[in-house]
Amino acid sequence: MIIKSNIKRLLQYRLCLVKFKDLGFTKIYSYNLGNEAGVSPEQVRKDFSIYGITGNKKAGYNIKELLIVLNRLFGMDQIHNVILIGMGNMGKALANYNNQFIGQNVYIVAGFDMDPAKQNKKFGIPVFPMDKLDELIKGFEVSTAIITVPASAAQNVCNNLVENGIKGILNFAPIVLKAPDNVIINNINLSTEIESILYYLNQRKS
Amino acid sequence: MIIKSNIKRLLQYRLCLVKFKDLGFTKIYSYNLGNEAGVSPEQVRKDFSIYGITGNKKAGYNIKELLIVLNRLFGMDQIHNVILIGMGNMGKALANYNNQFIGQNVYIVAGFDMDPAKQNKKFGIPVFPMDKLDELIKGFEVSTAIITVPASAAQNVCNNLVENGIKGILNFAPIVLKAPDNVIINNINLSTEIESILYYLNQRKS
DNA sequence: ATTTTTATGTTAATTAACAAACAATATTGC
DNA sequence: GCAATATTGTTTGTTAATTAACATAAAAAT
Repeated sequence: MIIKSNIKRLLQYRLCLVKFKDLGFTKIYSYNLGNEAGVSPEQVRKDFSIYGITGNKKAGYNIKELLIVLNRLFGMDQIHNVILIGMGNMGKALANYNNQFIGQNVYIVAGFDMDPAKQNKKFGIPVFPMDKLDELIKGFEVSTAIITVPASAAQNVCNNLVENGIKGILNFAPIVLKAPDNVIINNINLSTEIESILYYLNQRKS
Repeated sequence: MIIKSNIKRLLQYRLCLVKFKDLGFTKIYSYNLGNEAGVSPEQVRKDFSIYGITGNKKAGYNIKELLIVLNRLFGMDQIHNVILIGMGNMGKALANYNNQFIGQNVYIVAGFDMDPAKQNKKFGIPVFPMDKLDELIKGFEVSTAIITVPASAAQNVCNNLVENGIKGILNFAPIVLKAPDNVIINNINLSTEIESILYYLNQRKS
């Protein structure tokens, strides 16, 4: 049974572990990790337990070993090529981040945009017209795409990606995409993220 | 009782309602709204029920009225000024989005960056040095901030914001910020969003 | 006017997530 | 070598969230 929040926490633990490792630590306790990740030590142990990840009684967890296990769990021991559809503000920002923040062993290998004016190499990655999708997905063995086109274009782009074999989508367009069940879609909606904060602040006042 | 996922869904419904309204519809059923927002009609009715939002038996919900109620619930009937800390890739992208996507009646009124080279008006918003935080938060009556600085700087920035009265934070830095309970923090972690997709794809193979 | 239909709204049931408690065991100290 | 301690890992309990079911009522149809 896959628990979505569990996966997110494991990834957060991984980031914390990297940080502790860089600080020179070799082992860590559930208490420290929980504190850094903002959850209870019990939650940390439970999360590891679900994936059969074990530590040592009274000696905590070995950071280096834990990172190897987590990297393997998330397939980070292999390179993943992803593509980016839509070279607007967000698309350009992500293209510039490349290698640095996009993800462990994750590389944006190509961008796509309808606008011929954007089809050049000014953004750190090569940018192609939409009709090259098929060719490049196959050529780079891409299975994941990032959608940063306007809401009005997103569903068409999504359909196009799915037809060409994309199985995972990170969607920044503020609509709920429809796709077959075997396609994984993660949504990031900037406006609802900021608006939900406003809700809580608004409640305070009344 | 505030349910976080409930709030997110209501905001998504709101986006769908705007879309339907723009298409010329005046009323809508829970079935249509659920379909558009990717949830069951029962969930839609339940979500509305929690906030005492009612429709009409056999006649569904009046889109215009519903939007008024939702806008008021989220405080969107007033203007909200927000500030942006960190004018890197993501900061610049958000600054350019301004008015268009940041949120209903939400405006980025100022950006901040340590780097003097970035303290100019090239990004669509005025950019200031960090020591102007206090003055501008008060001047613009800002209660919400967006953090787009590197992870290593994020906690310090957060502390600084909290000291100056910020009550809501949208954090793009890949760390879990520590702040008093009365400060609302929403996290967007780009790398874990993409990495969690890799997890599901990785599982498929084995 | 009466029946049928259809969509809401609420209650009940199920499922999932979280929190806490406790048992097990390795290490340390005496 | 034995007791005390500290930390894991699992079990149990509790809370929250989703799903499903059903009662209600308005509208439409006959």
